[in-house]
Amino acid sequence: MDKYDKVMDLAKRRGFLWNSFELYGGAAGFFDYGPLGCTVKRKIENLWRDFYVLNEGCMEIEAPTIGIEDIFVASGHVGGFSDPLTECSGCGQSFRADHLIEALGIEGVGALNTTQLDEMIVEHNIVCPECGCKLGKSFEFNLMFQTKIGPGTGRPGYLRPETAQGMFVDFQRLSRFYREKLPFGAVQIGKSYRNEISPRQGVLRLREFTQAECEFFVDPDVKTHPNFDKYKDVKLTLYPQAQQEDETGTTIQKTVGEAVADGTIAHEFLAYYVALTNDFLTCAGISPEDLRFRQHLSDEMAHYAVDCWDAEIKTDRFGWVEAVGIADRTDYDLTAHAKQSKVELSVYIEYPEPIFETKFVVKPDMGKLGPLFKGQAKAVGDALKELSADAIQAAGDEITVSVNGENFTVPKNLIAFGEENVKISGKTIVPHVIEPSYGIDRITYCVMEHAYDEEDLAAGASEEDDEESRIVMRFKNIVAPYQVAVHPLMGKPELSAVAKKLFNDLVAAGIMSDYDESGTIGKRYRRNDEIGIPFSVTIDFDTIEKENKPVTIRDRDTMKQILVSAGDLVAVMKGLLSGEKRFEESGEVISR
RNA sequence: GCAUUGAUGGUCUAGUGGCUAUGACUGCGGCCUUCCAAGCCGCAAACCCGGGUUCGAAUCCCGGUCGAUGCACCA
Repeated sequence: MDKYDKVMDLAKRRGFLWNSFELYGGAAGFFDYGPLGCTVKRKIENLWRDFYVLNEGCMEIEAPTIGIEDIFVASGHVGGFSDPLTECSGCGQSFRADHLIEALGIEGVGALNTTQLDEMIVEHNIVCPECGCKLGKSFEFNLMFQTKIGPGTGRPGYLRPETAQGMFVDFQRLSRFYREKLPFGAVQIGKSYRNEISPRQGVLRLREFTQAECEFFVDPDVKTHPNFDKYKDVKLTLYPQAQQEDETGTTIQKTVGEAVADGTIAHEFLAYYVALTNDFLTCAGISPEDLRFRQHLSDEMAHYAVDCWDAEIKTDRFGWVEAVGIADRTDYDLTAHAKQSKVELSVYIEYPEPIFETKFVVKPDMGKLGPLFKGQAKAVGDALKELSADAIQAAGDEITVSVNGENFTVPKNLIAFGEENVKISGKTIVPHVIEPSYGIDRITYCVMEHAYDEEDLAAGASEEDDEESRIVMRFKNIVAPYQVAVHPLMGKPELSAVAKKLFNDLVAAGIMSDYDESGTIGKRYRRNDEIGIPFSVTIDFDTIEKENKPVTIRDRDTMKQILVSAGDLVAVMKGLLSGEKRFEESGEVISR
């Protein structure tokens, strides 16, 4: 049983992750988050909001998960996503069916469906180019889930394959919201859908999954980051192209500042979010030694991207798993949507000081050209404006321009021209997009795997053969599903009453707590460890008998115990959970 | 999508044509118990789905679903 099996076993037993639709036999590529898993996931999402919404100031939006066809035509998801594949019966390699036929010089293959393609393959006796075996039936694969909007034949719609398009489509509104000042960013946390051919690896490859994406719109000429100093000296584990291409495959350690200075990372803006991602993932509980940032190789990078870094997390079974992608998408998306929608998606940037340029300008006297050329006057005027200084100087008393194949001769004295000092107070640009994109399900699984621990315990005084071990989920306090468990030492009514009161106090203070009085205290502690509750509070007879009402707080990771007065419990718990106070300093350390 | 392989209570598992389908852990109800799982009594809970062969199928055959692995795919 490897770690994946152990984590998934625990996840299933204790209510973190369940296969969806199990009652009816299930379906591949879908998972339910149970009560504890859902809580952990929400907490990770909220931590992400702390980073991006609270600290980075990127406001959250919510766009529909269904998109109309235009969006995905513009984004390229509709066109590029419907490829017919055929597979060799011998070696198992897949090929583009249409490409095999086209290779014979046959035209118009693109319009054929798979049945027709199969007929062509048989007719032309096409075999596997690798091994010469027979080819299987061809099939379409398109990762988009399609649906219909409205009744009848309806209008085609698609479940979004990424949340990003929502931010691009709302660009103009967002730009106005941010008072048309770059850089600005918006985020979205939500479900995306890809009809994966073969979902595997549990929650790492889902057909419906949760993304947290941030889209920053920046001035293409200003890719420095205003808060770069915050992360400048942070050391990162980087795996750049050069290291991937040499045989050793070693990662390098470098500060963010160094990586930008020596060109390892393309620019500050990208580097800043690589560092922020490092910060976020470690805060969520990813072990720093199992985290690296891998640069996309030039051939795997989308053709429009300038530079792209993935946060990869090491897992026991699957090795390095891509959990976050941080890309400079340039102006690709906005330009594509502008073209598709025929609406200009740009921002006007005013220079700090207007720039004056000397330019050669042509000013036709439209008052005279009007009566002369009537309906063609405007076109003639425009043609004149296009003329270069040389062309005008070289001409004699008359200038001839051609408009729509017709020549017009204009007396030169109807045209004013010359050098002119032009004031340029700004520029209109299509912003570039910097996109940090997080796979929340993958992160949640990796947080669970990294939290999972089996600890061997000394098997008591006797030399019993079975060594005792306990399973502990060492969640960080901020992602743990419950923060505190409250127990009466045993199920006596007088103890229960006090325990329930303290439980209510904790809940009233906003602390997510669990109450449990079943079985022995030791068993309950083990249960708490297994679902990763950081602290357990136990009420015993001292609590009701002694003057200062001591309760015991047990620390999950060390199993150490301290005594605190019941009246101080809420305050002490808050200090412990926020990390402001150390465990041993929060009460009287005891051993039993 | 193809190939290989598997599927028995919540979990792990025994059973391989023939009783009311093992056992353990977990869970629940008691008893006992003054701080780290396995003390006692009791209870609950399963043969992946569909078809076929057979007097009789959890068991054999075929198809499907789901899981694992390999190939391919992962914009």
